[in-house]
Amino acid sequence: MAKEITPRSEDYSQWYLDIVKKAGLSDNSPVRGCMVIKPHGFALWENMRDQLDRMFKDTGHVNAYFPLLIPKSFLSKEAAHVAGFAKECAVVTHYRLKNDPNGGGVIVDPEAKLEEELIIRPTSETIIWDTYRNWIKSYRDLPLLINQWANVVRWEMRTRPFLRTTEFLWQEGHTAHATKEEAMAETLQMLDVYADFAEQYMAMPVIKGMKTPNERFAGAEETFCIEALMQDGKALQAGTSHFLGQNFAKAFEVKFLNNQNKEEFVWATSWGASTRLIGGLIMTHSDDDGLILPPKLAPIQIVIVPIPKPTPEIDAAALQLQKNLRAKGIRVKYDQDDSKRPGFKFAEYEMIGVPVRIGIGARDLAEGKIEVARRDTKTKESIALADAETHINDLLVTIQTDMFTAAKKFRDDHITRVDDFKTFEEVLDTKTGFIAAHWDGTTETEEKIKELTKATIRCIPLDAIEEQGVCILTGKPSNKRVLFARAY
RNA sequence: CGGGGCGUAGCGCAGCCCGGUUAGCGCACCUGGUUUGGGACCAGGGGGUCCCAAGUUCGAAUCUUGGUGCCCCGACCA
Repeated sequence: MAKEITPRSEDYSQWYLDIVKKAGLSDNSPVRGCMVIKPHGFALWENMRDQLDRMFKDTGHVNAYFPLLIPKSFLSKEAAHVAGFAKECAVVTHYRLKNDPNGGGVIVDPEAKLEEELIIRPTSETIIWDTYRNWIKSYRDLPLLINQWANVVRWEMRTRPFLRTTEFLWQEGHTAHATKEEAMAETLQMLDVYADFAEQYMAMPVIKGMKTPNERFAGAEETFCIEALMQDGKALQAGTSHFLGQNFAKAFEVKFLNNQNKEEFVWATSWGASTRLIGGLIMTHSDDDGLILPPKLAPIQIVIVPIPKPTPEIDAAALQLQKNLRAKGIRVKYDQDDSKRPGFKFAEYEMIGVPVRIGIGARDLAEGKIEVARRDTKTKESIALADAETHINDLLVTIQTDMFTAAKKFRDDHITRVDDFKTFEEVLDTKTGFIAAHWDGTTETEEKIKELTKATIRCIPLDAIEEQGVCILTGKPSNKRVLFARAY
């Protein structure tokens, strides 16, 4: 581990790349900007995915699956949507290869050109709404509450593991409603689901807000988001929920008969969260010694390390403890590898972020004791083996809470109210974090501030209070503060 | 697409400026031994088209030219 690189150092970016690699989360792919998610990283994603999935089902949604390939013409049916995504689409033009007649390898068979090119989905609104046209005829078919777990491809210029990759895994919910009010309620409900997930499971505090028109999803009438703050003071958009109005229904002619026998266009929402959340998790909690994972999501919650190496007595105690903890639904690993010494294992499990380590040694065991070490605080204590089950159970809850509290304190300490442009620039460069400031509401001003400072309006917080003020750039009147930050 | 940097063992790197034994170091790997409460130690061993091509030279990892691949920073974005 590169000790010289700290989460708050100039080289935060290098630290991040380092930790992703050393904690065994991902590996480079031979294809530009794509990533291999290694077993530990994927186990983490599965835990996140499973929990989100439960929360979606608890709010009445079901899963389905739609095609990876989308006819090019579908994309252009909604004007704003195509404008937003056209420049980052991977396109399939042919369906066959053949041996190169000039020797060597294989070439694209020019005879096998597709009549209509297909794009690899960058998001699925178009193909799903094209399908919904056939599924929705009557108000009795509504609401239609569907989620899809899938991979998408966006040909971004610059990539970074988890935070921005060419291909990424995500879920995208696509719902159809009879009324505007119901669709808006759904949009906000899913925003709450994301916020709850981030805070209660990832221990990552977030701010719920609305995007400015400039930052809206391509094709949405209103975009809501949760914004988190990373340890280097940059913001991360961690999930979005869009109110799509009737835009897609009109583009794909999805109409239904209401109970008055009148034809109407349906109202839509879409919402998504991706493997980017893994990046957010890393950058919210980890330290110089590696990853720190919240107990609720950690693939391994408890590791038991025999000290200095397994013996029949230690094995017996450890396996019994493992069994008891597993019976309580705790994910436990007893590391019986006798080719590695304890110090090596300690460092290794700290690197991959296991929340609690239990050390069982012959000396301690003779006194009926074990050593319990916390990853988040790096503290150790000796407890009676007999109390282990209850203690560990409580400890996992404590760690989960403490991690959230610590992250929230950092976040709250990095929200600064600023009333003039000079201070705005200073805070951005020195203290970093979110800046709550007045803005005149125009896209021109937003763009100008971005150009001058690289800071963008992350969101207009839903809980922003009415307050008279003047825009930090133009001095024009404003009635609430918005949150600015430099962002990933 | 601009601006930097780097291609030498599985990984991380030194050597290059100033050409010259058999190309070296750390980690990892294999063998044997001693160890074992915070990343063990000793001894031995295996592993290389020095990114590719052409050129200069008695001689090129090293110099020249041309390719090529990757990484970082910026513009784009979840």
